[in-house]
Amino acid sequence: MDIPKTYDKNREKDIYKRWIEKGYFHADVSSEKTPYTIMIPPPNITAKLHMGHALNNTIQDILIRFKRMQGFEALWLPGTDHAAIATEVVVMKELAKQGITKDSLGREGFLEKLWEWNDIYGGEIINQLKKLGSSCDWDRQRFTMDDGLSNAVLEVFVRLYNEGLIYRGERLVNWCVKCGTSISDAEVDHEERQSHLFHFKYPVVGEDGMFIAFATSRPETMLGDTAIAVNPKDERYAALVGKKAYIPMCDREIPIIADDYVDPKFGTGVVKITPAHDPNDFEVGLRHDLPRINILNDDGTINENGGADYEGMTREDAREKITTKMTELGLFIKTVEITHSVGEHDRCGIIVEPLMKLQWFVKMEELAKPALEAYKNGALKFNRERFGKIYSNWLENIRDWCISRQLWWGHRIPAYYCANGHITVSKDVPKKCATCGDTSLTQDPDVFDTWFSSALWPFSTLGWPEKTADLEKFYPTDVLVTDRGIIFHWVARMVFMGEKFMGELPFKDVFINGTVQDEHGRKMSKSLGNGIDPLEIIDEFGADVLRLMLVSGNAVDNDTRFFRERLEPARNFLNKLWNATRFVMMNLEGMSVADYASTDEPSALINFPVEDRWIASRLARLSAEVTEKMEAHEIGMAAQKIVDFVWDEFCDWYVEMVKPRLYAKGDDPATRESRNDAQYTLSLVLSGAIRLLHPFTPFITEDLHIALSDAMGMPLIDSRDTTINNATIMRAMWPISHPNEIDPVAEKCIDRIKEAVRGIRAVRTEKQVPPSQKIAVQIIPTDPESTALFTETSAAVAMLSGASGVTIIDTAPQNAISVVVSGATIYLPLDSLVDAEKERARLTKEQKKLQQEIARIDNKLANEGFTQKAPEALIQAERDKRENYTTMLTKVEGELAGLC
RNA sequence: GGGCGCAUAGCUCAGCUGGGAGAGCGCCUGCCUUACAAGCAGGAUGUCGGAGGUUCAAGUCCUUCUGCGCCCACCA
Repeated sequence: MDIPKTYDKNREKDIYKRWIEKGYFHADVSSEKTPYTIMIPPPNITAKLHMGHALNNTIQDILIRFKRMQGFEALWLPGTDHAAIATEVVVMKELAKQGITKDSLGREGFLEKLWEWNDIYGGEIINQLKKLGSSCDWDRQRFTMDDGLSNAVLEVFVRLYNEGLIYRGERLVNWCVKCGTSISDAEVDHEERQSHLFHFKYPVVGEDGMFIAFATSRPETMLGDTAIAVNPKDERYAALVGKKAYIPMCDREIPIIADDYVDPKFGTGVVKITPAHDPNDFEVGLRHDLPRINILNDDGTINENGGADYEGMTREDAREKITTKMTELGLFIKTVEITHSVGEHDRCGIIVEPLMKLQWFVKMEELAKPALEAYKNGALKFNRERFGKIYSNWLENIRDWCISRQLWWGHRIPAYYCANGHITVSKDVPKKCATCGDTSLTQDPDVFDTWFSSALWPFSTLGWPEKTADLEKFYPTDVLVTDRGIIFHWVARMVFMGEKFMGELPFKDVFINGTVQDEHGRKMSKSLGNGIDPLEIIDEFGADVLRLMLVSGNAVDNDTRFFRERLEPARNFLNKLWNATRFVMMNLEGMSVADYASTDEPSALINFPVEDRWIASRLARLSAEVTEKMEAHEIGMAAQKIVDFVWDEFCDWYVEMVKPRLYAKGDDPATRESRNDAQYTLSLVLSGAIRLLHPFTPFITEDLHIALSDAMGMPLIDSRDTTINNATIMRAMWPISHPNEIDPVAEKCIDRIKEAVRGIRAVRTEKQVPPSQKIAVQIIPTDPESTALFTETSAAVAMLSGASGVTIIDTAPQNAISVVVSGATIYLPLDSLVDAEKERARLTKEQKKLQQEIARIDNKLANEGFTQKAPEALIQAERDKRENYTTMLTKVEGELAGLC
């Protein structure tokens, strides 16, 4: 049995295809197994897979594959998000290239284009997820606008409306005058801009020659002023409160009021209040019951409320004209340069206008409470405390949620208006007004905020509001893996919707992954053009390499920098693993497994040679550690431990150690048994490591697992499901750590062997002995145990240290270089290379080092605080070390004396 | 203004509940040793940002300062 010399990354396609055909990703709702569920954060149908997706989905796939192997009924449910405004903007841009506008198509025509877009690009990102190796249950793939999910959206709206948790109200919304839509706070970018602060004054009514001076950065809003406000504690203006100011442009008198909102130290300590066009002023207006005068049209021009002189003008022109007018009236004071931040629509860059609109809102107070409580009482956990703070901070300061968007792409709000102004809310199109029976109803033209539907994702995807078997089995989900950017957009909303409609948290664990940045630590973004396409990387290196790279070398919850050089260690490791497997398979000839238990774990190795017991012990520890790290979602750590084990312990030490046993000629029972034990241990330990690695690099491990299982000639039967065997690693058993395999004695022995080998190698390098020159190594052990150990492993030590042979002696030879290690003194008879002076120097250095170590330990042990308060085990460890060093020091000093 | 993160070897970063500073890359030396040169062996490299404090013991906990970066709110 042999496998190709190098791994072919192009195999990934075929492997994935076979997984799909075999249905390995499918979660069985009628299974007896404990469910484990992850809902994918549905990517927008506008998106191409980017590095953030690659990381996010790699993490999810690692967790789901891990749990699947552990024997859970693992469901990773995939899907896409219609992403209302994001998609509209992209499609509009595409159409603009062909000279087509949204309006020319009309609502129906435009939606047709969007569904076409969804067919093409919605599928694209799914294909990209598949290339990454994502083991999603594609039979359950959902889309936020498919029938089932749309039904859930309407159901939720109607229920909340009927409970009085949804209302329609006039509120200031962020309005984009270009897109003609309201946008959420989160879609507003704040930019520092150079601007002017205009100082004006209004005459005080009835007080001839008296004025009140104020500053504004937006003179055009003066047309909508309905008050002038000062701080109630500000004595300068105390006398004016209750009087009126006069706006000459509008010929309107407005009250001078007192409100804490005003900062007396800023500017003149006077603020003009425009409730219809400023969020703070809106609040002030509510407190003082001020009229709200909307002076703007939806396109940003002045409307009829601005007065005949200004109606139809742009914001900028009106500003100009008003300033001129005020100057003519002698009411202009000065202009000051300021920089202040202005809100821009993140999709088009146009300055956002706060505008009064009739919108649909969700009352948040009642809904937010349990969501906040869940975090406070520990039912909902974040992988980092700081993310939880973001979450709770937002919920604590929550405002009602505006859920209507003036778009066409999305779920249309099921509210119908009759000619008499009544509202009928209904899932099905109503025939007549519920209030007056009027039959000429028009549906609200708006659609829902995209987050309104994705908030339902954890249960709408499982069939809610129907009581489906899926919902019963797979809700709640186990962990949510997402980016920190949508903690409140999405995470918080899923939590309160889950609590509200399922009566249960949608998940207990939230894992926020880091951001993938470019090599300079900048965010990867379209505008910077510094994004790296994961698909290109997959084409060049394979998905396994990309995946391993993404989760190695840094903690996945920290931000990480992507650069191509980081791919190489991952690629090199997989090459190493490939070759190690190739080596093992090349040396399994003649192996008989008949004598061994038919189990997939190395056990009953009691009578095996020490190195076999050692590597089995190390694998047992590794399995326990990796499992623990995976449960704790420290997947970078888990990956690192597997890599280290395979490369360092398995390849660099164990494989080299057993070569003499594999290569041993002869067919006598002892030789054959020794070889067989080595073959058995090699293959089982490697198999275990490959299975531990599978969640990280699914493709290569699948090929290796199948090939190795075949070569071993013993099926690795999954003890939980005897119908499935080594046909796929996906259904192979996750290695379990058996306590009886952990063998501290064997571990200590191999540590000594390693120390001895390193000692010999160091001397060889120092003396520039070429590898081709084999040296006869002689060893004087310090105690009977060491004698037994070095006797048993002499062939292995010889192999590892390039010796022609290793013999145990009892008197020091002449003209040999001596190396003192734990448990032995080693002699290298390099007569011609022995230089007494150099040896003295080397040994003296060694002596000094040991003396320093002993002094350090003595110092520590002399400290009463330490001996009284430190744990006993730690103190004992120090004492043991001291004893070992003392023995070694004696030997070194003996060698020094012998040099004379 | 409020909140948060980062600062550890030349570079990129690990170091969980405090117990003798680590990895990869790069660098130096020697090796194409029949699994792997995408490799093997050996080696050099750090006042763990500064200053205080708690402790028998601090990269790890507390305070503070400095330098980068992020998020939220917002300046009329």
